[in-house]
Amino acid sequence: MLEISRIREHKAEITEALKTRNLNVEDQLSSILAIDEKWRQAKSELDAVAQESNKIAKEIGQLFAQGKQEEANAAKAKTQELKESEKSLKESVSTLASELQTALYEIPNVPNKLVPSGNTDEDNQEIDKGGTIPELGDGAKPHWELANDYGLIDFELGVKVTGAGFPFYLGQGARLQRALINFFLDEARDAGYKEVIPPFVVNEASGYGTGQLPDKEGQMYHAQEDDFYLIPTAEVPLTNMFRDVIVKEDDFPIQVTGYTPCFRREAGSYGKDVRGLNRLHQFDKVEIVRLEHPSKSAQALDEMVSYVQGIIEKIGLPFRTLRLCGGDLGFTAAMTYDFEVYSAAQDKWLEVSSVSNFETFQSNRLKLRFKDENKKSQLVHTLNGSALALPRIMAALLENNQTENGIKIPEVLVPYTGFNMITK
RNA sequence: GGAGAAUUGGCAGAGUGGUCGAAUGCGGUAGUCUUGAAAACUAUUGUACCGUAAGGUACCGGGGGUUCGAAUCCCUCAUUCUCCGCCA
Repeated sequence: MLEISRIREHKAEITEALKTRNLNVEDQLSSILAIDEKWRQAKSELDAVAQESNKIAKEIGQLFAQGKQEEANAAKAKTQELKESEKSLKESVSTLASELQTALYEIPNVPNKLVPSGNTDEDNQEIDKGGTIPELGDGAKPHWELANDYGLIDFELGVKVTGAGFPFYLGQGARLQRALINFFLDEARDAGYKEVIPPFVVNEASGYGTGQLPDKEGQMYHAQEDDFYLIPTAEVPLTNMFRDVIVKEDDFPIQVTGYTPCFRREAGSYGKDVRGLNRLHQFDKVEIVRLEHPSKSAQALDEMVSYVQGIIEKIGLPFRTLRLCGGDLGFTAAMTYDFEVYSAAQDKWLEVSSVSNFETFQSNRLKLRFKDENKKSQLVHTLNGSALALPRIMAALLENNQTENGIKIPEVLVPYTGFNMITK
């Protein structure tokens, strides 16, 4: 959520910047400012009335203390009118405040200046690439066939027990999955992230805190009985750890990492996009979250990008790094880099990581602040990234490393898997 | 799941209808004293919003209510503790 003060002061710049998202928010911002103006007006009136009635209440108290019953009762009568206007002002203040809030929720984050304009993923900028795309022979199989042939993943069993998109990982498949989780967590820890195992289910306030609510309500599984949401990403609990917190400036950078399963309803997805491991309702991911001083967040984003690139290189997958264009940029992000790995048998680039700087967009909702050198509260910059999402890594590993004799495990993972080849 | 008790400022802990944004202690900050430190003493020390400012408003777990007036009374939700039940 954008800060209202920022809209008051920089309406033109915000309007201009949001054009990279192909949005013209000028009218929306004008109406927000109009509501804001009305709200402030009503708030001042309410405060004045409250002041008056506080004053009279105190006087009545004194009159009673002095035993002047009649005068006190006379004063009481005077308050009748005040009470009524106080009540109606209170109502309009809270109505206006929630109108303002609702309107603010509809404005996405202001893109960073580096974000290219554009409509679709076609317009994303490739800023880096690496690794070698393997030449697979004619008999090369997509990962869902390999998973079946080697008994690594059972999709049908998942359908029986739960539903589509909830696969079982079996034997060496399960061990490879666990190896990847441990490898990613160890790497993150070595890079200075504190390891956390968060709850996998969160309350409504947390959903709002990181911005999944209200925009993506339908994308989360909701346990109605207790009004809990299954997390779509570890970002939610890992960032909400810091909701309503005032951190110390000296503590920057604050870095946490966690492995969690992620649950997504993926309403509206279909066809070959959801084939095999490409898109699941439950998948594993290691997430990194960083809190930074506003002056350092740009550099922090770069560091996180090179960190993610580093681990992709270690497991030897061909990748490309994209800077998302305005049209593809998530609602809450000011800037995002996506990493895609090449899954050779599918002949497809698969997104395995998304690293973003949210600047103050999340911290404003979260009330996550720090005290600056003048002891004033300022909003913290929040960043996060996948490091990494497992299923598509698994898909690319299986496809790219298939040989006639089995599937080769990258060397860095062997200490974690305990085997260097997946065999029948 | 049932019964009971509790939830107050960074922490501990008073306060049961009126000069309470809240005693007191600890902690923090600044100063005095000291070669320096400790101790002692003095002062100061919550957050947010409105306002150029003066100042004002709100907040005593969350929400709602009673009242001229609520930390204090009522309802409701959450959390913690104790006992019972169940359980990996």
